[in-house]
Amino acid sequence: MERYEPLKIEQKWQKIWADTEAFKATEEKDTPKMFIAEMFPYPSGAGLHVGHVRNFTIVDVLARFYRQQGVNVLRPFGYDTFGLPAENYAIKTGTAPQDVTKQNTANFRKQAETLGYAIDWSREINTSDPEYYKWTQWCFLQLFKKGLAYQKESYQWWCPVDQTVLANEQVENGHCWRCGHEVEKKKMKQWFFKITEYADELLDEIDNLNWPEKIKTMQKNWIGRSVGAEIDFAIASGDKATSRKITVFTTRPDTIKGATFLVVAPEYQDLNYLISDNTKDEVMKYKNDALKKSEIERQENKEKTGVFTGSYVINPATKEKIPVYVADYVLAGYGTGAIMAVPAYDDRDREFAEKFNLPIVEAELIDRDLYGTPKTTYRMRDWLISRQRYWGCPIPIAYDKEGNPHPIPEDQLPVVLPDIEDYKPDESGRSALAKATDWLKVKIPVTDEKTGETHLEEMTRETDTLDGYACSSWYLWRYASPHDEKAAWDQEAIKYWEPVDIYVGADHAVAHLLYARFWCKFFADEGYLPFREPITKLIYHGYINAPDGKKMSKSKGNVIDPLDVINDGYGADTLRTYEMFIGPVELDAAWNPRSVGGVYRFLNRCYTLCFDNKTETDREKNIIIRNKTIKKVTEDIFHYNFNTAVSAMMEYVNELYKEGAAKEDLIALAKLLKPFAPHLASEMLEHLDADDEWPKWEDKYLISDTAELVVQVNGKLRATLTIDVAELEDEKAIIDKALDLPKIKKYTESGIKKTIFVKKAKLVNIVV
RNA sequence: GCUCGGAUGGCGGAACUGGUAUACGCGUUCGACUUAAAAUCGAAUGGGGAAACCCGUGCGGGUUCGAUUCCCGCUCCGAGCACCA
Repeated sequence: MERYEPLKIEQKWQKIWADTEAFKATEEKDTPKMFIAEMFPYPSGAGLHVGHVRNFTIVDVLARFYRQQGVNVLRPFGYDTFGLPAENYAIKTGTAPQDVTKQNTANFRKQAETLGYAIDWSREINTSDPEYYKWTQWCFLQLFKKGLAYQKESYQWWCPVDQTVLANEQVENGHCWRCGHEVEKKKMKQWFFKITEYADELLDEIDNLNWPEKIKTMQKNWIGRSVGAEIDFAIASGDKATSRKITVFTTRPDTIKGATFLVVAPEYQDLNYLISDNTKDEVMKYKNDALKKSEIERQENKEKTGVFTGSYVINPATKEKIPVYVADYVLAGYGTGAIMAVPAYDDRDREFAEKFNLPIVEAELIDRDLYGTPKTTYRMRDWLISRQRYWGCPIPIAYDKEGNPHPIPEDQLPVVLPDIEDYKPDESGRSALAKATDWLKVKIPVTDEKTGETHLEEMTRETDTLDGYACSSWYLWRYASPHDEKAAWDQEAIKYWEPVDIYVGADHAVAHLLYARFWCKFFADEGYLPFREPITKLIYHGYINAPDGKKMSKSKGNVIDPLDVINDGYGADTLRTYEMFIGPVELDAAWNPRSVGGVYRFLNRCYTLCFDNKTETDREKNIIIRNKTIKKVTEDIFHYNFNTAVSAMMEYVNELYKEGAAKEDLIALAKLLKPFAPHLASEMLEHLDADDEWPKWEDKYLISDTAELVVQVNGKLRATLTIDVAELEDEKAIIDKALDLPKIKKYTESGIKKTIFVKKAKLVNIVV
């Protein structure tokens, strides 16, 4: 008898698939298509982990499932390679990030092939490849042209000793993580994408998405639309209003009569105007202290603080003179950075009023529109995209002598990231690109407004690079025509393949998934995309934790390496099937080495049934269980219930093991198994001389002649009764038969109140 | 604090629009094969009880002939957001 040797079988089929380019996808106008993809990975040096395997296998099961049904499936693969980890590694080791990336992507591909994924490898893409980021830059320029990529002064963490911007995470208790000096908040010019332009559509379209509710809610909260009003409060001189004013945003303009003071944020732009000689020192001290505090510190200390500015304003509803305070519980980045405080209706304002002995007035509510102009604000801010880092996509911009930004002409793209020796950011506060002196100089054509003549002007390149989320905002469209040299994406290919039908991932609930939606709407408006939502169905799967239920981490030493599982002899098919069997797709699951063995035993039984089947049979009963199994597995995969699909196959195999299997039974088994365990299933189908076309069930084979009737007394199971299916048509006869059972008779001695017969459930309930 | 999920045997989990709770897998126990072990195969397995039967889906109520499922009120766990006016 032959033994199941997974590694031998898997190598054989992987070679066949590679040699025949078995999963290459081409547009076929008359065939239905399905585009299925995972969130492409960052290829770290550690290679695939079990979380990747879960992610990729979900995609693969679906891709193979639809392929077996004759659907034209696109299942591409790519790598999100720009980013901090590669740069930090480069700084530490002196190895170029380009080289590290090359090694890691090659390793990832090799490992993905070891798992037998049905990938169209001709469509491999990589965000740090100039052929790719050329088009990321093109996308940037389209946004720039429409004013949706813009520069803005905004407050950043700044270390005066190192003269560099720091990320929030690089500031420890108000001090620079490098030199220990106190940091300041400093206004700096940064690049932004104007995602707020699409806030309404991004929010309103969420309800129509076939996405998990959890993700939809998170996006709604993130965008955070507030409908309210802006109201002007005139600054008072003596008891008279002046022409200067403070504009506040409120969602409760109807409470304005209860507004007994105003509060502005420490960063409020007109703060200088509000202070007087005797409050100046105190206010400036408060402001500087607030700027030094990290966001975390501000939030930790919920005790209200603030100082009186020295100014008063006139409440337009009551005409009363009310004081203006500065306090850090008001945020500069939201609304107008100023609020009217209504302590009678707002808990935070009440807390402040109580601490500073300000009046709390239970005033009447008035018409919302009386004193303000309607205004909608969003919690979502514009997307800050500039990074002072080397290993990212260069921003295709150059500056003239006055510091005005000019786009790099599209025919000069890509702006190639130059090779440099030292990747470290330095005290200039600019990325290491600032040191590439030759690269920095560029000649840009400029048209003279008066003469209309064009001349070349020497300019200096932007040294910031793009946030990696920019690279991943459009990659799904690149898959449609990954090697197109004329456009970011080919219109015909896009029209056929996109949008993505099923997208699978476990991260980036808000950022990536919101940015991709934003770009989609923008490029649809520009006429480059024939749809406004990039992802039709989203599967957001759970994490795989260590056997102890904790997160896997190197430091805890509890990491399961998927390649070890394969090489220990279980093979890729067991690993894949186990990760689908591990639990409901959306839930976290703990790795259980013993359960891996259970799945291996199942596949082993499949193999034995097929290759050592001595008890060939044509039992009538098998037709029913075969049809039932086909139906169950098919419907489960349609509903992404992979765990119960595997259970159903296990039940089927257990039955065949007991009762014997006909060839038809085995062919059906192999076909159903193929999405999960493609190597073994291919081996079985070859042996059985069958194709892999997805099997169909017939409803007429789902019904047997006899049925088990459930007999309840007061809703409790008391007996079962085997009856002929035809008997279900005669309610009276069924009930009589049930009442006649000796087990039931003893309950009915004191009389029967009523009887209930449920045909669909094959159930009789006797109420006594 | 707010929002969204969860809670079912020793464990992971099944259960269609209310209808036999615990499918499937793990573990455990017993048996077969073997000199022995592993592997494999078979049987049993929610708790209590000799049995009849009773109790069982986080807790307390409710609706119903019948509730893991629907309604009301809690507890605990997880995730996200967090002074957004």
